[in-house]
Amino acid sequence: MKNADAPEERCCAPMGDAVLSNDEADFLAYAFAALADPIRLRIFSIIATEGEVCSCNLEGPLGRSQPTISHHTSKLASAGLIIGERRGRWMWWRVNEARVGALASALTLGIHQR
Amino acid sequence: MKNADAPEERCCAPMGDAVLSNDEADFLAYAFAALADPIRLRIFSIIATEGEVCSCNLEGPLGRSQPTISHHTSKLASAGLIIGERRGRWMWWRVNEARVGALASALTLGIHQR
DNA sequence: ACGCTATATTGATAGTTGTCAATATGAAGA
DNA sequence: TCTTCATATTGACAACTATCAATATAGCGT
Repeated sequence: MKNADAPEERCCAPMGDAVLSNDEADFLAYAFAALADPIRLRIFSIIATEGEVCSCNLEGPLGRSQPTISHHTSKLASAGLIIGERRGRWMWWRVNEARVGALASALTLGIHQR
Repeated sequence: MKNADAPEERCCAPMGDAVLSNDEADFLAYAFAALADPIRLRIFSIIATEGEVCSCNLEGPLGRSQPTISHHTSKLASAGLIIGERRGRWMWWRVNEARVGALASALTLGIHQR
């Protein structure tokens, strides 16, 4: 099935499909998925405005349990959007400017290319 | 339960939680969720590079069924990232530059504020 | 009106994810 | 070492999502 013969010269050019590789798409999708949750966006926003925030200051304002906050911060971190540093008992988070900037410019430039 | 009394003046400032409203967070999360899928990213990338693409030219290169492509394009469209226009039998898609630009700058500026 | 073709919708299913209670880990102080 | 506190992990469950086959809708040409 599919349409192995569908798009001939029908409406537009055949278009080289070397636009965005599978790996690049997976990589970017993973980062955007980290931003695809309201609670994580608010966490990110708080960290961005405060500069540095420890986890204990996130549970209260966001109204989520401690395990849930931990889950979200680690998801943002594993996507490279924030960076965590343990200082004593506390976990401090800051934004990974470089990574976020790269993501944003990928967006404006149409996703593809670095 | 929760921690109604947890973050006193413990590690950092109490932080006004007027950072990102629930509604704004939902709105932005919805847009990022549209970008949180590899197939949709490749669709977006193709549209961005080609300028205008009709749906029939997406099924082939992406190796997904017609209903699946339709599902993805409508998800991107309902997030405002692409704009569709029916011309005869064909559906033409183009990038919503304004919306994408706004998303990208929200990212670099730390999500919050417009 | 009829058939052909491009796109949309429906229904079903497997996989993923946000959430919390319970529990574990790890760091600091006595 | 024992206790306390901040964070991480586990297990379970409800909600959501990507996918396709089947079917419906809609535009064009004859």
